[in-house]
Amino acid sequence: MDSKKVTTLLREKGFKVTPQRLAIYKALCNTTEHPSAEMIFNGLQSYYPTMSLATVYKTIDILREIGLVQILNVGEDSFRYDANIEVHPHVRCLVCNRVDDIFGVDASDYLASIAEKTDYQLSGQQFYFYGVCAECQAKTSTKH
Amino acid sequence: MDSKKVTTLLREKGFKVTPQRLAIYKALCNTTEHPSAEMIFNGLQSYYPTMSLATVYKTIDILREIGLVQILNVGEDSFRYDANIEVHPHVRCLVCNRVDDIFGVDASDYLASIAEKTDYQLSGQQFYFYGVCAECQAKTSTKH
DNA sequence: TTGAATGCAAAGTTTTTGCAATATA
DNA sequence: TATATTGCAAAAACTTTGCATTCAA
Repeated sequence: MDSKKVTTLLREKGFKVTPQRLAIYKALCNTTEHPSAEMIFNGLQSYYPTMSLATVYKTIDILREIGLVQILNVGEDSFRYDANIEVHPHVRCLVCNRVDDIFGVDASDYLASIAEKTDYQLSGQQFYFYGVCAECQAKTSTKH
Repeated sequence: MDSKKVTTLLREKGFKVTPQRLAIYKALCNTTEHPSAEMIFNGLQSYYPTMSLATVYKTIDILREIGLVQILNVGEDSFRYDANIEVHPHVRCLVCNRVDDIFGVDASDYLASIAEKTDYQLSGQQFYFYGVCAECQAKTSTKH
């Protein structure tokens, strides 16, 4: 279903369907760790030994353009990518740098107040939270 | 008052007070445009012709460390900096790339829901909005 | 078959680092 | 005076670009 969607969309928008593009999109769909370009590249190394980082970047740009991927800036030097294009907040662990999704919180009241307060014509948003993930809390609390 | 604060804080934390550091902090205090390192550097060029970009970066890192500056990632290739350390959302114009503050919107209900929904120990947040600023809306609407 | 995509290498950006000269305390 | 800071230049990290080869349609 995912690969059907990306195949159709690429063709519709005039892009060719290549194994690299499918692999990069599939990699993004099969993870919730919001990988950077390098993380995607490393993950595909063993299956696509000739794939280049340049292809990863070019592909992500196309996937973003056709609306299949969103780009995150979680306060790091590099970008991260998310195949879940639904608007939702992200949270980064300041200890291990993992990035997680936060789902199921209704922001409509808050958004309405924001829209009222600004004279911008709003079209998008990104909410980032920072803290310590459950695993790192556990590790820290057992140290003494 | 601002320069008294930064002077005191630098000394307290064991940093030396230099003209460059004061100038960079003052530049950040006197603007709401959330400049990047390069924008700060360019703005100070005429008054401090020998100042280097490296000094801007090093100084910002110290100002962040002592809690006088916050760092923004508005989805651009570079970071932007804000001497207003109060937690508040930012909005970037997708046409002219200006970055503005949004003040006066209470987020406590929304934040409470988020804190409930995640197992992270939260310590910070950044909210970014995207859209078209009033000026760019005006320019666009007069074109035909 | 033909134009687009890949992958390499080189270049472009932004940020960091090393170090001799300089300035703060 | 002693040490931290500056500013230059070089390096590092991330991303983009150019181009010959390869591949999808």
